[in-house]
Amino acid sequence: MSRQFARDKPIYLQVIDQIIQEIVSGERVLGEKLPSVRELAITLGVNPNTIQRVYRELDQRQITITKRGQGTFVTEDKQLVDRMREDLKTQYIEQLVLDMEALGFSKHEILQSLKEGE
Amino acid sequence: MSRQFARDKPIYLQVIDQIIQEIVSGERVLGEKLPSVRELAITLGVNPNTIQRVYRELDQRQITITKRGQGTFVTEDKQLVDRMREDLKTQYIEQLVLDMEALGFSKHEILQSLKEGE
Amino acid sequence: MSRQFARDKPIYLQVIDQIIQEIVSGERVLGEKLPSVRELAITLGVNPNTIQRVYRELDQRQITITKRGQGTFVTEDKQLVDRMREDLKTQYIEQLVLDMEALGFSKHEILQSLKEGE
Amino acid sequence: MSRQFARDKPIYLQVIDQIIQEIVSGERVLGEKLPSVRELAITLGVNPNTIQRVYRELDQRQITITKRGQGTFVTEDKQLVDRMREDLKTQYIEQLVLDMEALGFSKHEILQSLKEGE
DNA sequence: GTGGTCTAGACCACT
DNA sequence: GTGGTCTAGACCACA
Repeated sequence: MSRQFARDKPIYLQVIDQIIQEIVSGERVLGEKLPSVRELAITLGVNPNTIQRVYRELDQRQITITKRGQGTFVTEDKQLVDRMREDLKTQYIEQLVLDMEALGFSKHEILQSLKEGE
Repeated sequence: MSRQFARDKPIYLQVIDQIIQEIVSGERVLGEKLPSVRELAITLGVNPNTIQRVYRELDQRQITITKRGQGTFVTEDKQLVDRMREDLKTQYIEQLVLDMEALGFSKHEILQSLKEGE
Repeated sequence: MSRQFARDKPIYLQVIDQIIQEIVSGERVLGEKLPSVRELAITLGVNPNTIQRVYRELDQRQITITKRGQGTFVTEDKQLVDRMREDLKTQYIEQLVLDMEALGFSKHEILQSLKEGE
Repeated sequence: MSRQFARDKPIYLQVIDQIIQEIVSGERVLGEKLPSVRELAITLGVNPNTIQRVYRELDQRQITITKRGQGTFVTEDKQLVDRMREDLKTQYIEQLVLDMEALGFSKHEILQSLKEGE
């Protein structure tokens, strides 16, 4: 978990998205302990306050649970994770369709391109 | 052509993408005169320097041609536009596949969702 | 709006509660502009970041709406405010009953004391 | 006597309040021996210094008496306990009335809500 | 060790 | 002017 940051989006949002992606894809399992605030801050080369905010917002969305003095853990709620997975899928695909239609492509053409394998 | 700007991307890039989209989709035809720098700057509520930069970059990519004293015009090169259209299509679709696979979706699932009418 | 802070509760929570109280009681009307971050920070003798957090959390609860470059405004949603008023009432009263019963007072005694006017 | 601690109030104050509550409610009788500092510290999972401070403050308020080598005992002064009970009652109720009036509720509404039983 | 709060101050984007 | 993000670093409470 080390990367460069795109400069056109707040870091804390990028980290949030990244962690959600890791949870949804199964790279991080239910109940797993996430790195400590300080640790992740160092890994990502970012200020601890920024990670603090990441975990706070994830907590607010109930994607993680933070226990004082112990750390931050991935939720145990499988339904929630499944729902996030579906929502992300829908979201990505709707966005693609919108973008492609703005370029004048029909849905049929989209399907065609996908099947052709690129 | 008036819109709100996403807060996390340089404005000039957003305008470039928008103009390309309009050309590729056919909203703007080959050889068409684009708004003047000053005019577009006002329309978009943006600094004229920003639009200068937009046209400069579009010119560099040969998507537009700027004629001193006359204005900026969409290229006459139909092949170029067609190629851009194909490139954008490929690019969007590849990005989708990457994003979806990062979430653990198979290509089959993607096709399924698209067919179901997202 | 100037006060001393109790030391046993985070400042940002105290300010949040205070603003909610002012909205619910009608001291602040729907749609009213709240003081700017910097202004309120000075008034309360607190760091702007602390107020920043206050407004962010109020925004998340949809109690306020923040418009970049303009300021933070009380929601226009009367139903939301009414609901908050009822929730706070219930909450305060339930807490009182719990506290009093822990001290061994009956509900009848509570009512008695209230009527007697202290 | 084991519990979780609210995060926004010094622990020693929470423990003081809890012990007073137990005395006032009659859970602890006049003259009763309280747990030793060490014992209570372990029970509550708290530093012994914290309990030291609790007993010191209770002694100062004459709610307890600490006898060297013997331990800490609840006062024998029934009047004192009765007075505390009344004071706490008054205090709680006055606070409720203040809070509710700050929200714009009339005393009548308070009584109404209480009777309705919530 | 863990997270939680707060300050001071910088830099950016938007109006 | 407005709010939004980020850093550096301090101090506290909890385990």
